[in-house]
Amino acid sequence: MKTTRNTAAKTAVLEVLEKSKTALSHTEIHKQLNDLCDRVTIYRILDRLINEDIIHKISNLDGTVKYAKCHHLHQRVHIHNHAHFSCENCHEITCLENVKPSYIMPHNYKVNEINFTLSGLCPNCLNSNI
Amino acid sequence: MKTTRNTAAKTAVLEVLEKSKTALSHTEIHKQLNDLCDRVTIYRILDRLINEDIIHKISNLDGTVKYAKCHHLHQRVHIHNHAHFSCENCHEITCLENVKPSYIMPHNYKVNEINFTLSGLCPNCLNSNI
DNA sequence: AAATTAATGCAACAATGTTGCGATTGATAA
DNA sequence: TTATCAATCGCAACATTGTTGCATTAATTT
Ligand SMILES: [Mn+2]
Ligand SMILES: [Mn+2]
Ligand SMILES: [Zn+2]
Ligand SMILES: [Zn+2]
Repeated sequence: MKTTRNTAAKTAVLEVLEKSKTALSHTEIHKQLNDLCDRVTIYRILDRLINEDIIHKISNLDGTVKYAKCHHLHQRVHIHNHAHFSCENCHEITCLENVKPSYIMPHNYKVNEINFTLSGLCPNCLNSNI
Repeated sequence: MKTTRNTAAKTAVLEVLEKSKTALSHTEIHKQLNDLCDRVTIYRILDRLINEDIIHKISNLDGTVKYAKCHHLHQRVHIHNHAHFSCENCHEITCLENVKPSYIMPHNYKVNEINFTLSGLCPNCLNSNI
């Protein structure tokens, strides 16, 4: 089996995601790293972190893709079943760890993953009544 | 206010979406139209159809964006609050008009739109036990 | 039929993501 | 510590997807 290595770039990417309150896009991460490593390297690191279940990917209605650190403690296998909120004004995407949709599926489907993203106005932008 | 026109291309795009059992990507629509119109025109038509609430856009975890016709009858304003299923094997995306998530949001958010996409194996692919 | 302007085609561009390959480096064993 | 070797990286090249400006075409109204 393939073993995974802790490289400077991987550590840096993870640190950026850890410090961020909102989910970040590839480009945002790249900017924050300030040319510590190549664009392509970041894509590959993100892929690895997802496979290792350390971060998760969030895909937004407008086509944006963002990444956030997982906050579930020590669970080996898990589904990212919480909701995400995407603000139409400030374009920030945040994990709503406590919002989990309930739903009833037809029996003949096998669900492996869910993506539940809500969009509208976040508390910040709602207050500044845009 | 801007009035909207019924053009040959628009009619054709809508027809393709009407006939399809699954949601289609821009590229898939373009191929089916067989150079009836330009790529760019299709993007613009899709935008218009979305504004007119005739079709809706579905964004998948893998970054794919697809479009499907709305099947709600005569509702003026509506939210596309049904789920979509994205098959990891055949990559088809279908509307699950009857699956609607229920969830509880914190009060300080204003939700305008939701995107609820489940992925896994569709009935077809599940049967052919891949 | 003429006028108005929404819609189109085309070219050019931007953003995002992927692939191949030779060079580098982290982890492990000698 | 040093040698080893595969995982990771950098770079260049490419693919896909979506956007914009502008001159031209065509749908709708009068
Ligand atoms: Mn999350
Ligand atoms: Mn649908
Ligand atoms: Zn906001
Ligand atoms: Zn399938």
